Amino acid sequence: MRETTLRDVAELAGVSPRTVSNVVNGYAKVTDGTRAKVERAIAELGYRPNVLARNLATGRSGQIVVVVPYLDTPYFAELLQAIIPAARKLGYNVLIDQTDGDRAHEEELIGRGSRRFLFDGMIISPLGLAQEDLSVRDPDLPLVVLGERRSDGTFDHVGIDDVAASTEAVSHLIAIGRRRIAAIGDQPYPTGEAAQLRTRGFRAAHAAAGLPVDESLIIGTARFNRIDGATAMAALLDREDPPDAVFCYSDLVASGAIHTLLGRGLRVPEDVAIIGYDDIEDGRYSQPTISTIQPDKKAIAQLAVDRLVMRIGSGGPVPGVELKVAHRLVPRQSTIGG
Amino acid sequence: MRETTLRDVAELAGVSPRTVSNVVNGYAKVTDGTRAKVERAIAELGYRPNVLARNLATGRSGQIVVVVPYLDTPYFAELLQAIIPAARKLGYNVLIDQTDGDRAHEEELIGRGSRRFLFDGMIISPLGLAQEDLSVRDPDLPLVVLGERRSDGTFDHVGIDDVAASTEAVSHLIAIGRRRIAAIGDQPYPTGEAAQLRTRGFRAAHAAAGLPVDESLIIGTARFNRIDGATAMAALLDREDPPDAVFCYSDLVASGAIHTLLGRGLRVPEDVAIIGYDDIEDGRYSQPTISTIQPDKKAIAQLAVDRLVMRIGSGGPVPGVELKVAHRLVPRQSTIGG
DNA sequence: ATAGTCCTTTGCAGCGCTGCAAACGGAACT
DNA sequence: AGTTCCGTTTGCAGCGCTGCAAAGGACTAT
Repeated sequence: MRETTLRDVAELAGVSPRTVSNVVNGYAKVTDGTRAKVERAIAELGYRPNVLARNLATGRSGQIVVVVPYLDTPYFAELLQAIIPAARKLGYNVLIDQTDGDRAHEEELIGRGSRRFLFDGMIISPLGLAQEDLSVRDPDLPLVVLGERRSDGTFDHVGIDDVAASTEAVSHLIAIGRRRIAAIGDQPYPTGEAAQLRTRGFRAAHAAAGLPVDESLIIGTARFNRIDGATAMAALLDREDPPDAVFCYSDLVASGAIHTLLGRGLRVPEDVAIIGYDDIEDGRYSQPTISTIQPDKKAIAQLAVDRLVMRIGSGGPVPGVELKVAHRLVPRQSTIGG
Repeated sequence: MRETTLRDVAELAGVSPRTVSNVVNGYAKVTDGTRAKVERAIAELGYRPNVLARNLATGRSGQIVVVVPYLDTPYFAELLQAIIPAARKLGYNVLIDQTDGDRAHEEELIGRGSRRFLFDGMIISPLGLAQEDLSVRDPDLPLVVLGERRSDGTFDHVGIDDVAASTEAVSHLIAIGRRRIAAIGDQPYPTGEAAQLRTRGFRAAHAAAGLPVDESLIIGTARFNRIDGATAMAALLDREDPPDAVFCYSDLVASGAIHTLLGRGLRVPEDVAIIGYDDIEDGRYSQPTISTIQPDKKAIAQLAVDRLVMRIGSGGPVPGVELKVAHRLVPRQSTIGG
């Protein structure tokens, strides 16, 4: 049986299809009488508007896409959890894409591919993509970038102040008396900008305390995963002068590092203090609980969606802005014990 | 500037729009000559097909929706991680929806709402929805259900054998010498079917070993979260006869339970052995690592997508089937120490 | 040379909706 | 009674593509 259409409803209600459309969309001035007639007909026929047709007619899809490197990384999962309802509230469906941090995949998404028609705008947390790459994108694509990539003025950027946050994290380690502090998670230019900002904070904290930085204690990792943290920590422990504290560039890295430490019979924080970044739920339950930098994820999500929807609505190009949301240091057992 | 259309390409290539369509879709017999001409024109104009228009014309959206209760629950995040590429490979985009376990929300999604046009089929992991509710759904919606809800014959169901898996988990606890075994995560009918199957396995393992079941050791929880596990474990420890092992209905519950145990200075597994369910990544890195039931998530994802796409393609109703995928017991430190 | 065959290409109509601007009808005013 | 005005309702065209079936062209068989 055929799906009922606007025309069917119009016929039953004795009005024009256009009027039915007006009622359905809550548009314009429709008298109570006609509205009632139409609504009765809609109910009787069980009519539901065909979104596909509407999309074609309006040229908009009512969808936004959120692109993250990995869906099963708790930080991104938690962020998405916040983005979806925020977008829904503004009438947008959320498409999700994961790129596995693959640069080509990210490029394809922001480029002018055929999928472009499926979404009205994009929120992306780039990983493989370097600053330059962002310019190859479809210039008509409303874009909001999360994380650490600076805006080039054509898109918005939402994130926390990574340098300040990292400085706080390391200063905290210094404050509790640690002097040989390592950093796990550094990454080279061009794609590792998030990492570089954190390394900068690492240095800044040392400078502020008048401490020298032992460059050999800055450990690079391919990613921010548990396994990277575990491996890097093992390498640090195999040295003859292991650190007494580690600033990990994500909570997952911290989790991996702790795993290695405890596995070797060392105590956290007594032997080595650990601080992470992101405040994922795991960190609040792991043993010990993980001190961390807590970004305001709800605010990031809300701000990103608001800005994106604004861009979509504006029609033309909108100057890009840098939006910083709040963060705070959350000391837990992995630094202060207890 | 207007987006270039099929017609523009046709004009430039000197063929009919229909032929361009054929080339774009890889359809039919198109001679190499015309194909070349058309492809040159496409490249020159930077043409990309308008998916919205195609959707309207074909009446299909090329999207499937995956509905999970919580996106930030690692189990679901890991499952989605597997579903997205599987669907993409078959030409489908994945829409994601989270319901917060809200029954009304789940009902709305499977009902005949207007969003129906946005997807060709649905994979749902129901939580609030009881068996009966599944019948209120849009009968034309191709549906695959994950988890524990049995098929009523109109949709497919993909999952592991929960009773068998739970039996194995508890038998493992018995095999390592535990006799006072608790269960955390039971839930009442009608929505707690997953939980009930696990409770059934709990009983079956006791029966097989000739052990009595202490009913007071079966603890109900509202959800399968860390906080539920932590709270329930605390209650168990406050009794005068605490258990020497706990079967947790999810790894998150296990994580919470361990958190409580260690917080009270108890040792895992020496004082209390813990086994979880789901094999989320956390469990492989927590301290101690968590013994668990490992469902073959890749297989679940692949099977679910394959069946769904088959259903979508079939046009008519397809008899529902029960599909069981493999699982295995993975003993780790939380039961066998080390 | 002519008819028949087969395969490529085409034209038409329409998917169901909305943008636009015109038509309509009633109320208010002269 | 006639005109103007204003707000509701309507008609038309078209978003860009595909399904269908027929047209066209090349080639083979008689």
